[in-house]
Amino acid sequence: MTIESHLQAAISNAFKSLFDHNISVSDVALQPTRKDFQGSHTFVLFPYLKVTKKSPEESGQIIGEYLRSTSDVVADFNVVKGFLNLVISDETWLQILGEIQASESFGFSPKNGQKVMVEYSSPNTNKPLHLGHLRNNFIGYSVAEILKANGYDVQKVQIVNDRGIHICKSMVAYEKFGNGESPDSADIKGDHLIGRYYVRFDKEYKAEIEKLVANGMPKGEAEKQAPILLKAQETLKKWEEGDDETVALWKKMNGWVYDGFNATYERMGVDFDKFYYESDTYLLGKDIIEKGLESGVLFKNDDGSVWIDLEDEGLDKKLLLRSDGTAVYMTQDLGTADMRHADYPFDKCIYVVGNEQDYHFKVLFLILKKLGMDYANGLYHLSYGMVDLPTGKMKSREGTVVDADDLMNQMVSTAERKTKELGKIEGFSNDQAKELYETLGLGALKYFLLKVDPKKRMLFNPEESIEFQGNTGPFVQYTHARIAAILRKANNDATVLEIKNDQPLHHAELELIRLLADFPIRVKEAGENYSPSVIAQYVYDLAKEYNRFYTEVPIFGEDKDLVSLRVVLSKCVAETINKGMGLLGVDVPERM
RNA sequence: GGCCUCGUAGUUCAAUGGAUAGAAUAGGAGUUUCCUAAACUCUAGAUACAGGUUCGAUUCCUGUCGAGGCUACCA
Repeated sequence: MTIESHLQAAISNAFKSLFDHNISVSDVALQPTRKDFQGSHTFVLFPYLKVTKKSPEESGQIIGEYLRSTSDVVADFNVVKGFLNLVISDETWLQILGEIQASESFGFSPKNGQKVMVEYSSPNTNKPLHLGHLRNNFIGYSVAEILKANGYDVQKVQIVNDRGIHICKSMVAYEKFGNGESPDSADIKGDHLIGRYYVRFDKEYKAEIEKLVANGMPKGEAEKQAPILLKAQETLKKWEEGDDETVALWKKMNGWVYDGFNATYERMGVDFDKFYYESDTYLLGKDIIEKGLESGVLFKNDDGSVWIDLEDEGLDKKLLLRSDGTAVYMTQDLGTADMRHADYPFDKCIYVVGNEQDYHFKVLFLILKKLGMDYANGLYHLSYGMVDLPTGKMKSREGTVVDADDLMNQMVSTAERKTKELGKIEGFSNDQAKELYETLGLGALKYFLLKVDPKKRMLFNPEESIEFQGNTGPFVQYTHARIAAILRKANNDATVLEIKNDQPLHHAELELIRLLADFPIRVKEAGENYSPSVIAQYVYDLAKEYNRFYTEVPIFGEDKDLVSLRVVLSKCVAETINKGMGLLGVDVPERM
């Protein structure tokens, strides 16, 4: 039983016996006590003054007295204005610490039998991953891990955008300028190689337009008539017809890209249980449209195109099938949702996709609901904001896109430089040192991108992101390494909790234990708010408090019981940091 | 034009409707005979504006201003 649930029950009882008033246990709202006041949990009295029919101070006194005399958990209390601050007994704190110490799965929930599908990443196969993908991938991965920790069965999936005109553009440019080049022969990652040809296409396309315009063609016309574009469109058509040569080239080039992506994913530490490909799904959804027409949810225009009217919902009309009968993006997403639910009958499905698609998903979910799909209420768009640069938005045309691989390299080499400057790697082998730089560089990057509320757009300053002080990944990692050192020196000989109950706890210790007691991971489900930033803030608070504790309290050479308490506390903090960072996909080193 | 997000210290971020709006960085002043100083302590500094609801508003509502996104028979 947690402290919180105990207090909730006790307060509910207090209202019953003192005021003959029923408050359901879960309605008792507690909040952490502000630092300046004594206590750890605070009960706000204002909402209940009508029940108590007394002043806030008086109500607090009465309830506080009742709790102190009837509950073993509450040792003391004070009332400040309308706030009842509760002081938890040392015995309770020690018991909590004992439970944390004894429990392998502390903070994690047992299986709840629910299935969640998390879709994230979902790149195009015509260029390498960039900074925006990093935010997407880290959020998607963390959310999946947090859900697992909360007892869900999770399947991580992505849908690869492996077809379409943009892919054909790279293909055309490669055929024209490639000379049989391959990632091996060019000594470059496959995704970067293809990205080059995509850029090359654009360059050529622009040159051709210019030429046509110079010859007197209007600009709009030239943009449609440029030979290389026509060639790309032809390639798309051939691909759709299943032309052997075209499909073979498409397969070869996409294969290179996948090799490149896989290397990047592996370095990022993210993974997937299943890949979906648009080349398999782009024709899906038409049967759903049929059903929608039959049931009258959708309607057909005179020209044969199919629409849904969402004006009742404050939205507009949306096209679902072109007049020539071909599918659009929305059609495909309808079909994909259906297929996925058949593959993996999820209770919830979370789409980690940028907020520029808010409208799309709003409409998608609404359509599925209107079509009566039973899973539609479990769909959720985890919308995240763009990553801005100090120079403004990332724009591929202006070459201001930050490449994911380049950025990771830069982070790791900065970690290396700073570590060497500080002379921190004495006694490390080469391999160990390299591993450390990797852990630090990527830890800094992941933490930096995850600590911000996903829904907000954020600013990424390449220089400031490689920061090792303050609210950063390396700060937390460093704390973990220091704790590990203490435990090594203590030879783990104090693994059993041996604390005398009459030994009053130090303020810093209490603060740490309070944080530990809060550890159980909770997904905020009320507002469907899946937030790695909460975990990040949590482990940072814990690490910061530990560092304060560390300077305030000399650990060794004192009373033996206190030594063991502090070692146990250190172990618990270390483990909690480990688990918390694990949920974010950030490693914590034993030494650094 | 319509719809959706977002406006908090110089800067980057916090704050289930609750107390004196927290951190971090940058600025100023300190701390190391001892367990990892990538640390710690002190100091100064902010809710875009105007109304409303409430015992109480950064949070909810309305309007103004500002930033971004969406508004394709593209994906």
